[in-house]
Amino acid sequence: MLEKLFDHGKIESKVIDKSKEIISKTTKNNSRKETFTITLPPPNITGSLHLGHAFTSVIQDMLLRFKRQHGYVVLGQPGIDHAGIATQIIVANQLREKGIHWQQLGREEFIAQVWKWKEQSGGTILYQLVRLGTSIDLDRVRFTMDPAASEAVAYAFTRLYKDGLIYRDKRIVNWDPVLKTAVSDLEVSNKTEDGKMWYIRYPMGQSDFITIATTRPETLFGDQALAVHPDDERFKHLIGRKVRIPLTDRVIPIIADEHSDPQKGSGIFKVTPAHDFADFEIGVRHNLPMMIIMDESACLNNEVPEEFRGLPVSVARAKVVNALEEKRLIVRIENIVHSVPRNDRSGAMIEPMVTNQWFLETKRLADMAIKAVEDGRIKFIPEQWTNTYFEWLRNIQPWCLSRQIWWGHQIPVWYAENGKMFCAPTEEEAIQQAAKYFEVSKEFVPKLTRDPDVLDTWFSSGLWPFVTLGWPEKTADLAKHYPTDVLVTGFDIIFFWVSRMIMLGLYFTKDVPFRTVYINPLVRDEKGQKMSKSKGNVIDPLHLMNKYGTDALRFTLATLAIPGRDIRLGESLVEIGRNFITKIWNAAKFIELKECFFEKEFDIYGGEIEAPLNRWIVRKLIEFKGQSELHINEYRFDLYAQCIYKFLKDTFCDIYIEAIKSCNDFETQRTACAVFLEFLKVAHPVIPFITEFLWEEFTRTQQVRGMLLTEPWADELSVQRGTGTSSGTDANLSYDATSKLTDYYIAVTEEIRSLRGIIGVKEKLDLLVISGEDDEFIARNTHWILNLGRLNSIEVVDAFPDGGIRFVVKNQEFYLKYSNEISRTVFDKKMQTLQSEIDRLAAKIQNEAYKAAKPAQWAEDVTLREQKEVELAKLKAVNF
RNA sequence: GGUCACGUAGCUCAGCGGUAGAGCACUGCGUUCACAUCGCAGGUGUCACAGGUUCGAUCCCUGUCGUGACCACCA
Repeated sequence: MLEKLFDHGKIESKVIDKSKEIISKTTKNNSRKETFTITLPPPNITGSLHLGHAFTSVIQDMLLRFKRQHGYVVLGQPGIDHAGIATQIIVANQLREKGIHWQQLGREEFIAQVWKWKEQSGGTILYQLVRLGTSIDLDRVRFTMDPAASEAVAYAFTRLYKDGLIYRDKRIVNWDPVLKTAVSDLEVSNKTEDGKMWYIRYPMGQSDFITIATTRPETLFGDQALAVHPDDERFKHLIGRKVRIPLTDRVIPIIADEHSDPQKGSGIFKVTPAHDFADFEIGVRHNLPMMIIMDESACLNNEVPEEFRGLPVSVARAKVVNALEEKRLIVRIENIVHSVPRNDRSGAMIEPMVTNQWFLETKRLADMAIKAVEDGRIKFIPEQWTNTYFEWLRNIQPWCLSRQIWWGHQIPVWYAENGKMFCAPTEEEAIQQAAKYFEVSKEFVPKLTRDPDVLDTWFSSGLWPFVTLGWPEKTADLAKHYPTDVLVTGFDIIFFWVSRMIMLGLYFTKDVPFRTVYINPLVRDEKGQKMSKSKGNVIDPLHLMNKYGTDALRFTLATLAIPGRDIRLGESLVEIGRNFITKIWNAAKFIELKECFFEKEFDIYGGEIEAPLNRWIVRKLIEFKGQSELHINEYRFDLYAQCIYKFLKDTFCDIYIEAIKSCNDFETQRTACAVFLEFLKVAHPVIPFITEFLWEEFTRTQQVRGMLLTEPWADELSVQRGTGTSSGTDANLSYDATSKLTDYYIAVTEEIRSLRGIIGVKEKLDLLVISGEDDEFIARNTHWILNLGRLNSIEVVDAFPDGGIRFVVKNQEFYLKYSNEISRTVFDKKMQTLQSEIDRLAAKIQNEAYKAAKPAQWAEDVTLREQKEVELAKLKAVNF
């Protein structure tokens, strides 16, 4: 006996335990050729499950389960990411709470601490994903820092270096003076803040001044030029003259550069090549010196006058402004709002600074990546994201690969004392290279020092789809599962990750890393705010799973998976999901109560079912299956979920179950159960727990069945067709005259119910039908028509008596016995609606152009109008 | 400044060349033996605005307004 309520807490872990082995078996199973592979975006080891993960995982899992049920060799490749900077920050903070500064520990000990912490927390998030039902193979979990991955990263770096794509260069980068590392421009956000604009006079000649505007007066010590626009008539005469930097004796030229905007500031601006991105470019164009005036903590260095040395930027700024004011070199100060770059992770103010870093030349890789999407080898869903992707790749900058932190893949480059670099996947090989270079045997190679920098986390992530399959070895897995099929992720990492995987994938494997990129919507809170810890509006998926059940959460997320739109999720939506799960439970209880057992010999698709109602529900089932398949294949998980909802509630419960309440025959019992089990199959990808549980409950006695997890959807019909898909339009096999009549009489009962509602009848009524072609059908199907129409009896007569309620469905008239006075307004309203419909149709039909353009549709409209006119005429004829 | 979305019932959102749908909310009825985490019935709309294409536009095109996101810039 099923319990009164579905207790998700009781069964979820059991289902997970039972599934484990099968999930990994289907991956290893070699009997089938077609594979379906998803590389899961590896969550950070620092992370715990949030709704974004949950959403992405559910979408991936629906695909995995769907494909697994369809016989593919399915691999959901799990992994976790070492998340360089993010993790280093967290562990450093933990150490600080113990009163230890991470740098005191020394590199080796610090890394040991991180590993320790990784062992503690690394598994949590995967466990949470499994709780969410994600059918990943836990035997195959990979970590971006595990030995094989590290080797692959070193190999990849070395190859790119050899091919001349990786180089070391002094370029301007975003420098985080707190973490003391370069960071990617993708990790820097511009935040709007209040600031000031200082108009400063630069002395020119004996008594002249040039006024420039700046928000960063303290950088003037690094100035190498003032710039005006070459076409700016006001200042043309100044080009080539020299000015003196205030507070110093340094003299710099006035140059002409297109970058200068005559409208902005004073029309003249200072050029500080080592500390501003635009100025850096100008500096390169005009071959200006790159004078670095700060140290790694953004304190002014020895290049500046003594009194300013060692001061942090903000202090130096005030002091410079003071000094300038004393010398009356400040013309005016404006309060402005401007944007200031900050590191997303640390919150630190970013200093653009010229430093020595490793770069990857990306132009060629970007071109390859653009082409792969242009020619359709990779498809974005929704397609609009290709624009974002293209735009970024077309304006791509060299990728700064190096980070001055400790946690990550150390750059595989060793230096000799004379500065000679040896890039090799291992130290051993670097020594060999050095031996060759120095023309000595290995033992006599002078001491080599490894580059202390580590690689940007996204470098290893960029190799992930093939590294997880064993690359650079030519493994069987790689041959079998690569390219992978679908990548599911959020739009926020198209630049960080998606494009890098495509670039590096094409470069190293000569093939795309995946064929489809499904960009899932961003989860926001009920008010449309981005969820974030600082706002305190984060909803914990574990809380939702505990309270409403994992299936409820999954179903709700699926209904919200609308392409191209952010979703707003509040608890109330999950409640709706839970209610639907309860509905399924209750349907199951009815099936059980009705003693509808499953029997494997009973074939609902075989065409042997006789009762019209049973044939009808099977036809609906086939349509439902076809629709569901279609929606999943088109990544419309929202429509797929809707389909499930509608079929179960509107079709199966509201009509079929209601109708069969009076049936206790063998065929109906078997059909009801079989159809319900078929429904469970189709719903399984989105709600795996309740479906698996009920599947077992109903098939237990038959022994032969395995888990629903691997139960194929394919039925006789689709097997016959050889397509594996059953589409709704092709379901004629059980759609015949009887089914049409069934549809019709269901419509009649709906009309009766509607009338009952409007009039407010409580008791059951008696229906009269004029004798005709349907007499036999009515006789055979009276039982369920009575149920659905809330009727007492149906009587076939030759003519209707006076009074009562008459109504028309299509061309046929019906009569309900009813002696009380009824309000005519109900019928007036019906007649009005009919009349306006007829008028509209009439206008359409008269349209000759319409008739010519769409003759079939036009003919349908003609028929429809005739029907409506009959209905109206009959209503008019009723005497009240 | 550039790009891309979005504007449909009170709310959240589907739909998309033949004048509209769901869920929630709301109203009425109902505890008839699957279901009150419920059932039955019901109402609800200048489909942001203005032009254009079309026999016909909520749907396609252009523009306007509004909202949001991303990128760039910010002397």
